[in-house]
Amino acid sequence: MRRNEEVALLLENIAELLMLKNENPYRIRAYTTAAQNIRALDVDIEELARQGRLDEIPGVGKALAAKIEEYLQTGKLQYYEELKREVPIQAVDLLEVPGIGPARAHLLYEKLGITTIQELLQAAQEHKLRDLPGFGEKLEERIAREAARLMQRTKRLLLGIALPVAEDVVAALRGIPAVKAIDPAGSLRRMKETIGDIDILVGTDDPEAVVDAFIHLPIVKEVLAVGPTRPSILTREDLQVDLRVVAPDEYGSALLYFTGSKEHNIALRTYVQERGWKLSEYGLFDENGTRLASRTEEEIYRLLDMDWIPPELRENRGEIQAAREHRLPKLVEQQEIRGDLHAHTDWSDGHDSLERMVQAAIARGYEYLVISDHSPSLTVARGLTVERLRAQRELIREVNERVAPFRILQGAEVNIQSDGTLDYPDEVLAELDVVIVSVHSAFDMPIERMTERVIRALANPHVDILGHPTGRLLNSRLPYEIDLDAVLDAAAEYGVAIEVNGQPDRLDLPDIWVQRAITRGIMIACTSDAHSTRQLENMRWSVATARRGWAEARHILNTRPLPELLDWLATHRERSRGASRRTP
DNA sequence: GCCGTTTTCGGCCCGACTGTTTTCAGTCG
Ligand SMILES: Nc1nc2c(ncn2[C@H]2C[C@H](O)[C@@H](COP(=O)(O)OP(=O)(O)OP(=O)(O)O)O2)c(=O)[nH]1
Ligand SMILES: [Mg+2]
Ligand SMILES: [Mg+2]
Ligand SMILES: [Zn+2]
Repeated sequence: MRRNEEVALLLENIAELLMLKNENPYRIRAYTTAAQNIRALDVDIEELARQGRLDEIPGVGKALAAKIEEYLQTGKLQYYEELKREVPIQAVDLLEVPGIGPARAHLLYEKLGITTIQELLQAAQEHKLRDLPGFGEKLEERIAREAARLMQRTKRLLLGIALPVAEDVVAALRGIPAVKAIDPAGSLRRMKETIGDIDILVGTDDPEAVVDAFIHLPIVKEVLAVGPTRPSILTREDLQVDLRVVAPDEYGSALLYFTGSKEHNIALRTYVQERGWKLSEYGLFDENGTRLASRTEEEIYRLLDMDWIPPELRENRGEIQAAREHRLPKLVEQQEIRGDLHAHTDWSDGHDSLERMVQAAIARGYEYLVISDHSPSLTVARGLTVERLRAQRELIREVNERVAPFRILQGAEVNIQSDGTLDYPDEVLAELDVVIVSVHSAFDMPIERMTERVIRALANPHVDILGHPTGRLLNSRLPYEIDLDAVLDAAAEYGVAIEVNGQPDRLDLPDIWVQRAITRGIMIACTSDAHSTRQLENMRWSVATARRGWAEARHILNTRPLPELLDWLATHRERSRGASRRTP
């Protein structure tokens, strides 16, 4: 699956260039849907190409199959090269400006040669836009405003930042009598790893009261809009929060619409259309326009002979058909998590003492906690020498006596060295209850070497869990170059579990890879990677990511009670396919 | 550009807002 993402990006780039050409929107959508389907595909696109089966991918027909084949074989696509010569690719930035879509972006670079936000702002300030067909004074002013705003802040928010803010707003408004129902919606409700904007839905018979309360919340720094249906504010942390206000009897259909994703909405509405009915944010309607349902999501899905679809699955990745066939997964829930498998203390780079971490874990209702401080080569994190590691074990033994039946397990987050060896000798690894291995150095190496490096680490028979397998840091560091597909194969072979690290800027393994991992029978370890007691709450983001990967409790290692976890730790390497091939 | 036993051509989700509009294109969620 090495090149699936690459092909998806290629098709998305073409779609953007076609937008700039102001091409037929359906043709553009064909490229973007094909790209999304290829990204989520659970088979290797090169394999499909070799077998001449590319057109079996949904959204890929003769024309796209030929283009993909050319690209995979030659590393280039003639059509794309021509487009790039024809259209200034950097002008795609213009499409980011609210108020500018394909038609206006096309006019801007065609008539005025504008290709950057900077140039756009300048042209607007010099009043060069108002004379373009379809433009005018007001639009020019708006574009100047939006362009200036965009030059400051464009990044998407981390889920772990945005959702708590949204929940504060929700909690504050829930106390108002006029508010009959309220939920975070959009990508927040779907628990997507990053969030474009904070969308909240309210059901009420008294919109004025709700809007009034909303714009007077203590977190409000600035009121951006005060309409009765779509008020909007800026918080003190400069986060924009949009409220959407609807009548209570339309709450379900509005929530369904506003939760999305767009792709889920389109697919669902297309299915409804094929039945001769209609679905919108106002409800589900039959062929006579009679409203069949609108109050709850459950009613709407039920009338479509579907099970209710958890928001995390609403990405048009097969959930609609699964709901129809009543084979949706029973997604893992946070209360099913019985312990944390990855946490740090002040013995390395954590902020809190081991005892405090343990008390916090107990307070969360856990049965066990894996203490996994860093290994010696990570000097910036004060990695533990073998002596300190053994001293920590003594402490754990003592504390365990006091906190029984709660159980502290000693683990370590062991650095995978650049040659794939591990940062503690085997006899030390053998003394640990849990060995997590992860890459923390020498990120910049050829994909083949990085892949071999990690697989070599997994081959070590003491290894239990592979930590943050892509190394990405959302909004700041790309994943390192690695053939994750091969790594998953190795993990499956050796019986190694894979972590879904819950740090808000990691969420690593990413959601679509979780699905690929569990399909291979790999166990998932949901972890907080907490560096303080508070960060044990990161478990929430880990579980959310696992849910987006269609994971059930049985796929998650730490839904097991302590005895079963211990049993797994003792036997998983022996039972693995790779065990027979291991040298003694 | 894709798709289909109602269609191999003509659809492709649906609704709302804005402003430049003289009847609606463009954009957005
Ligand atoms: N039916 C329909 N619904 C849409 C469309 N665009 C957006 N929506 C719905 C589904 C989205 O989840 C919801 C909110 O729109 P957003 O643009 O905020 O998208 P979303 O929150 O999913 O992602 P984001 O993280 O904000 O980029 O509105 C559309 O073209 N058609
Ligand atoms: Mg929004
Ligand atoms: Mg949104
Ligand atoms: Zn860690």
